[in-house]
Amino acid sequence: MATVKKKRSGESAEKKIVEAARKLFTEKGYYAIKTRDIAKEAGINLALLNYYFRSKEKLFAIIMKENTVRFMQIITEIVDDEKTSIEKKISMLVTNYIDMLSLNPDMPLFIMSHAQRDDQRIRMREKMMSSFFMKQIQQAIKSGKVANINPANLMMNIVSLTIFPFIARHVMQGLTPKQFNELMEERKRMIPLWIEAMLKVK
Amino acid sequence: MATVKKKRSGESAEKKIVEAARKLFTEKGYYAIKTRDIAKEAGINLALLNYYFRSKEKLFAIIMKENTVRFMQIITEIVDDEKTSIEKKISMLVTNYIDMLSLNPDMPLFIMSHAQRDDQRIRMREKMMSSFFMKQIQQAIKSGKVANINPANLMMNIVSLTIFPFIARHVMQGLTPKQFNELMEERKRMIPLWIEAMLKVK
DNA sequence: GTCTATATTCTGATAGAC
DNA sequence: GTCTATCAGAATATAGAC
Repeated sequence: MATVKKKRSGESAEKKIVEAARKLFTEKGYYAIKTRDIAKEAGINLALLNYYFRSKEKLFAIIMKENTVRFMQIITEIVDDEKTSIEKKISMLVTNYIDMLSLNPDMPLFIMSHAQRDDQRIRMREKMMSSFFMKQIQQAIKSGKVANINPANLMMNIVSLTIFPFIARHVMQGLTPKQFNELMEERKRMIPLWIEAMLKVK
Repeated sequence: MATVKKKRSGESAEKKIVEAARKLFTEKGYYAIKTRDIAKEAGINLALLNYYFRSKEKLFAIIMKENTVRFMQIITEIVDDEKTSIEKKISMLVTNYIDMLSLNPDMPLFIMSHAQRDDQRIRMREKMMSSFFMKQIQQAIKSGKVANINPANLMMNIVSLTIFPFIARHVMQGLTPKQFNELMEERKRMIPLWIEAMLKVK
């Protein structure tokens, strides 16, 4: 038996720690979570956390990086494609975000809450505003195909309608998780249509 | 000189503490702020904070209450009025929120971040869904004046378009505060028009 | 009411045995 | 690699002088 890896009952300790950290940091944020919480959740000893990651700060940086990459990747993969139509891109942005966030519902609030203290700041606006997607929009405005909307506001609208519900989940009490999912499924269909309607407003 | 109050250079100590706590908690959240930070910001001694408020938790509860009341008040004052039209209500919600949040830009992220741990939970959804405003909408749908939109989604859209930009401020880097304000001024005008357009989408 | 000093608990991190 | 035990500093809260 040469390169056999690990036993059952859960991966390497290192991986278990990262998983626990991802879960807890993303749920509650950097300051609310103590290293002891992570160790307990991971089912390992507190000392081991420092053995592998040296400090809470460094472990957090890993999770922050993971989350921002996953969060930005959706935009990155879509907006700069030169062969996709405006309508298709909007529809893809909405669908891909809602699908991803349904699996990671705490991610947006995590991102927004930690954007200040983050080193390699997230560049959502920059990414979208300098994209080929924005060129397409400006072209469509010039040719009169859509109304003269401020591109920054268009971008803000797509993102707001898609992401905000996940951020506001906890103040939207009364919705069961099932109802919330149904609502988001409906929004996947409707948001592109609503955006389209906006693009006709003078 | 009978009921003369206090000296210049800043109110009572109690008030100064509350003001410092409001500023810091709202900006950075419960866990990120230490009682020492508040004492320092208020320009008073640490012991005095406990003398007046007994614990960090109790002081925080006051700020939480203040913020949620101010946040909900806008909705409360508008949606149940029986003499105001749908269009006017939407316009008032948008304008009043943007005006208030321009003065308290950190409030929405504070509310969303602390909604979980809050005792007397915020009831945004409940308030809006059971309001006279919703009756008006349902009436308008029935009479065919607007498309058959899911009322929960309509409410989500109004709130998303209005509030999300304040939450995402820090990931929307590159905007100066001045540019941000201009953007929000434009949104005050446009959001009601965009909502109106949505309400025609089948 | 306001302060200084201090008690107490919490928390991040390390030393050292296995 | 993993654990137990422990340290050092931070953070909340209180005692007691003024």
